[in-house]
Amino acid sequence: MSQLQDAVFRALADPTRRGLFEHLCRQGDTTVVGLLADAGVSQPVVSKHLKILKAAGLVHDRHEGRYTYYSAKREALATLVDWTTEMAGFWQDRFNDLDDLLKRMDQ
Amino acid sequence: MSQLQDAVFRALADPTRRGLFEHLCRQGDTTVVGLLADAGVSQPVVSKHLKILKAAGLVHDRHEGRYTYYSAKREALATLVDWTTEMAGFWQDRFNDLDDLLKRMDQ
DNA sequence: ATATCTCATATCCATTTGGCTATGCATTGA
DNA sequence: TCAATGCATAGCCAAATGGATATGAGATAT
Repeated sequence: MSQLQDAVFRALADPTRRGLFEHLCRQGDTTVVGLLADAGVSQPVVSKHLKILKAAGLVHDRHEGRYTYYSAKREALATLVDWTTEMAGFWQDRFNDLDDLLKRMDQ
Repeated sequence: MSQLQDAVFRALADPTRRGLFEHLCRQGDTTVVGLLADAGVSQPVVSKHLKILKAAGLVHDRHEGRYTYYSAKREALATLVDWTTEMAGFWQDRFNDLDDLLKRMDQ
């Protein structure tokens, strides 16, 4: 039960947080206000969720003036991939080079 | 935010439940008592967690006499794969036949 | 300078969650 | 038949969680 793994699973368990992450995966850089409309919760709640996602390594933030742009760190999904791979116990055959795989995920 | 998807993510968020599922993925059919030692919690708690895992479609139970054998339904991981695929936006290329994939997961 | 805007932190609160013990119902063994 | 085993359900409780509002600190615009 790795610490990071636990943080990732826990972070993605909440629908609001998953929604935020999904938004960032689709839309790229977005400010907190930009995420606000879709999220359906108040701004402080969005900030709080983003903090949790960040702690799990799922998002990255970049400060620009008074704005804070958040973006998805899709490489963090490797944690999910790894775990699922291990549980399924068979993907390894197809993905014999996970690092290369992750590089392609960045595109 | 599909209902099943939410149940799966939520079910796997708890370390104890993940532990139970992992055990079942490695060990195959196991009774509740068989899961008890590893779980580190009381029997009723194990039963409760198994119920949640079952509701999420992650495990299956088979009654045999006074025993109840639980087993992992690894196909349920397809929910994770689907979501991650969508977020990562690239696996599709390699997995153009997910059904075939899932069949192989059963082995 | 002052008001406005963006965002984070601080409280606070209701609900959910994850654990426990107690218990009951089958099923099996003596 | 009666005790023991396997398992689920019922309560119970402390802690965690997800939400809201209030507020403050920077940054920008007027």
